[in-house]
Amino acid sequence: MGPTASGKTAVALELASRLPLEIVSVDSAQVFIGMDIGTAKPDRATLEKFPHHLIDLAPPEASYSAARFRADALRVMREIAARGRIPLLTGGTMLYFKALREGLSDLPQADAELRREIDAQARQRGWPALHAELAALDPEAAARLKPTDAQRIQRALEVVRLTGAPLAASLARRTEDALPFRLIQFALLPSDRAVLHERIARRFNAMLAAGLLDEVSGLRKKHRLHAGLPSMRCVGYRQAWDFLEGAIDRAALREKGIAATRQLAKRQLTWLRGWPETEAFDCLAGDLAARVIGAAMRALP
RNA sequence: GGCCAGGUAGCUCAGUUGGUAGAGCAGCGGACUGAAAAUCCGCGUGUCGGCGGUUCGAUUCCGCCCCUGGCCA
Repeated sequence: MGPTASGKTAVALELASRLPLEIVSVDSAQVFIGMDIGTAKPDRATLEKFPHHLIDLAPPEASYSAARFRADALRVMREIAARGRIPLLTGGTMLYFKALREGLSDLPQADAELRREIDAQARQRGWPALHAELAALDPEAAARLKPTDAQRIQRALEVVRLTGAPLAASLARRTEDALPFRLIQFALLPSDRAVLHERIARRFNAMLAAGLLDEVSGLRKKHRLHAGLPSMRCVGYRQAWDFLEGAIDRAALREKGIAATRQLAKRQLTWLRGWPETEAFDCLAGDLAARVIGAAMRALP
């Protein structure tokens, strides 16, 4: 686990070349087919040598979810174990790690039709009005949510309407209990945030140089996309979209893309700070891969 | 060298008809159950370029100086 640009992929590849591991991506953006440059997906040659599970699962007009990740991850982890190998989960999507580690409640899955309806109402009346509506249906759920938190208000209304019961009732039901695997958790953390920020800026510029804008305009030609899709809200893709629409200039594209990536790293670090039972490594110090491999060797049977 | 426009938060700038200043962006902290690279919440003291003058009081008015940009020589 680690924030974006902390060097997770390089360490994972080193580990996989020395131990009987198979890499499982834990990344909500790398699941999208054709989104390669902006998600820092490993290149073809690398993927051939070190196959990654759970990348390229969905076209960019589709959506993926934490629940699907949990199911998919458990399936491939069992398959890997059956081959006598060890799954190496690598990524920075902390909700996915959490869903895997702690399980999810028995909630209905997203209902595209209902969400469209709720969105339409929100456009007319505003999210605070829908928050008030939720308060009438489910005061407890509404109390936990800010009237401005569009996404969670929508989800709560969706669950309440689909189940006909308060959200808490559904949350109380857990799907599966114990994870049938022993987790050994490593976190790559920067000792100096400014250095990570510098690295992020360089990497974003490199992505632009590598053709991020071409990638996005190609996707726009090939698929029916819009700015509201999860794929097009990804860091870098959102800003590339705005640039291609003429909403921002090149300097703003660069500035906003870098800023958004930094904000992402910050949110990931917030998760990681309180993450339980984790051994942390300074991702800016030398010999990172060697140190993680050493720790892995000691931890594995 | 002369004229003009500037010098205010990390950056871009607003503002104070004289009562020691605030936006956007950046940065920082936090929340988080099927969109999570998402969604949302909170955090603003800085010799107001320097030195003098006027004034009860100057970042604001005046003088000189320094710096930046433009135009003219």
